[in-house]
Amino acid sequence: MATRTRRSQRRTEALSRERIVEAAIELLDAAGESGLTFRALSERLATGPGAIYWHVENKGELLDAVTDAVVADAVAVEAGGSGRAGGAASGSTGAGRAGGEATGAAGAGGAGGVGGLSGAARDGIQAVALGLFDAIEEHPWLATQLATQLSRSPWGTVAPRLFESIGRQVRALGVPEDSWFTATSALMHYILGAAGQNAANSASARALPPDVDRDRFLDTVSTAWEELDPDEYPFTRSLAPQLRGHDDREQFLAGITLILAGITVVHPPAG
Amino acid sequence: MATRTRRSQRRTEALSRERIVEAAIELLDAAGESGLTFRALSERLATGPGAIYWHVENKGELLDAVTDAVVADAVAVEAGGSGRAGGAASGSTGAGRAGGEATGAAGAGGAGGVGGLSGAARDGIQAVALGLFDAIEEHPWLATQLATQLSRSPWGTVAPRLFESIGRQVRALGVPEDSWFTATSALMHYILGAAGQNAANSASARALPPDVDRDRFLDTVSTAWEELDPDEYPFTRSLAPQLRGHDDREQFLAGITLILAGITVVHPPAG
DNA sequence: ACCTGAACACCGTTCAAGT
DNA sequence: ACCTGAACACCGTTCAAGT
Repeated sequence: MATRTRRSQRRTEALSRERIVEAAIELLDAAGESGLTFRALSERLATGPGAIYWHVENKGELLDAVTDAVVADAVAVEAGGSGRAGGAASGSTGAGRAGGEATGAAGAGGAGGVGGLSGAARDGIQAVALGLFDAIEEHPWLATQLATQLSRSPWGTVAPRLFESIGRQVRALGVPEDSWFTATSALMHYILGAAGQNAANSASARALPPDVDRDRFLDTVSTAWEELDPDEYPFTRSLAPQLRGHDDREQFLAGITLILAGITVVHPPAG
Repeated sequence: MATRTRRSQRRTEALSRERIVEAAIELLDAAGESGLTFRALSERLATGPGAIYWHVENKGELLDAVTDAVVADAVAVEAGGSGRAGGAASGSTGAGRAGGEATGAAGAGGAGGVGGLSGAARDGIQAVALGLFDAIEEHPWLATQLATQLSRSPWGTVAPRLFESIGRQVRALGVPEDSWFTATSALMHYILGAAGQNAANSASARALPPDVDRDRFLDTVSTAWEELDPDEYPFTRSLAPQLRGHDDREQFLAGITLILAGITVVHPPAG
């Protein structure tokens, strides 16, 4: 299911569920959630709105299919460290400041020498996590969509996909079997929450006037925090300086490091 | 802002932003996101749709206000262990099997005797976390709404509110100052992700035919996992048994324990 | 089997008109 | 200052009719 990103058909090829999903992703990437309309979709596919209903039950099911396709692609990075696979027919918005591939990696290796961790499994978890992080950054609508779908049907197709790819790495970590569920859930929830929030930052930054770049955006938020009511928000205010010049990706990985450390402490590897 | 849950006015009292938000919450609780309509809202408030626009910019702003109100209320539990505050004008669906107030608390105290943790701060974090957990369980639409709003404006009013109440507890934990941001973010993201997902479970269970109770629901999901493709989902399949008879609340707290352990290991208390 | 496109019910939002 | 309610533009979805 992964990759296969060609795109040369347009009106010749017959309509298909796959083409519809592909076009839907393009619309979402280009114009956000409100940009996905059955009319816009059918125009792009050079057909009538009714035709789409032959291949897709309704808008909800279409969104589910779209979400599943993007997640499947993101998770297909699987083994290996860097080098992303395909990108599920997107195109538009590049990965932003795509420079350092997890350089520094938030003090990986574990501050304090937390023992017993398989380094490969640790890398595996980071790879999966960054795969999702990047997918959400590339498709900002994915964060909300993921929440919506996991909310609506936790037993759907997306949850097992995420669970499987994260869980395999947890198992490889040497965590005892009766803790697999807890450890995997914790990682999954953190990844979804953090990736969603962080992607939001880039999306917002991107939405600002072009001459206002990312640093300026963080400056703005930081300033907003500094202007909060001192009585109600003393803690948040005190953190405003740390917000300036913080790196999303590094922060994200630091959180993963935290959870991995917790896992190995609370559920020490059996070996 | 918290509590004040009276409700006796209906058509006599003048329209106000507060009454609109209150009515919106009732509609959302009763009929989900699709139930909140400017027409339904104005009917409930015995007025015309246009009147609402005098007090509220548009639907997005209304949803923001609604989300903020519920979160403010949930977070206002603040100190103290149990005993919830008000419940932000909801009414409908009770808290489900509201029996044990965090009994057992997922082996609190820390398996293996993780040192240095202030017990009070630990309880404080659990209280905040459970406050949000319960709020989302009571208002299932909140999960999606939270994701949407944090996505749209991470510098909005909700993020600082969560950050502040979680962060204060992190500080009380004795974590060194330069790790406050990382630790607070990790907790916040986990809480949002996990609470959302778990609330989804109860919501789904509630939506099933009334004679099908929660255990039966978990059975269904568990069975679905057992029927996944053995080649693609070996790990998830192997976890199906653990899913049967697992307790959302306990699982949620176990995750928090994990992260707290990670925090104290990676960022040991200064004292 | 698959596609067309007009039609329906419904929604967010606006705005001239009222008090 | 605040409310009314008809009107507008747009949306998801349906369905008789075509090929």
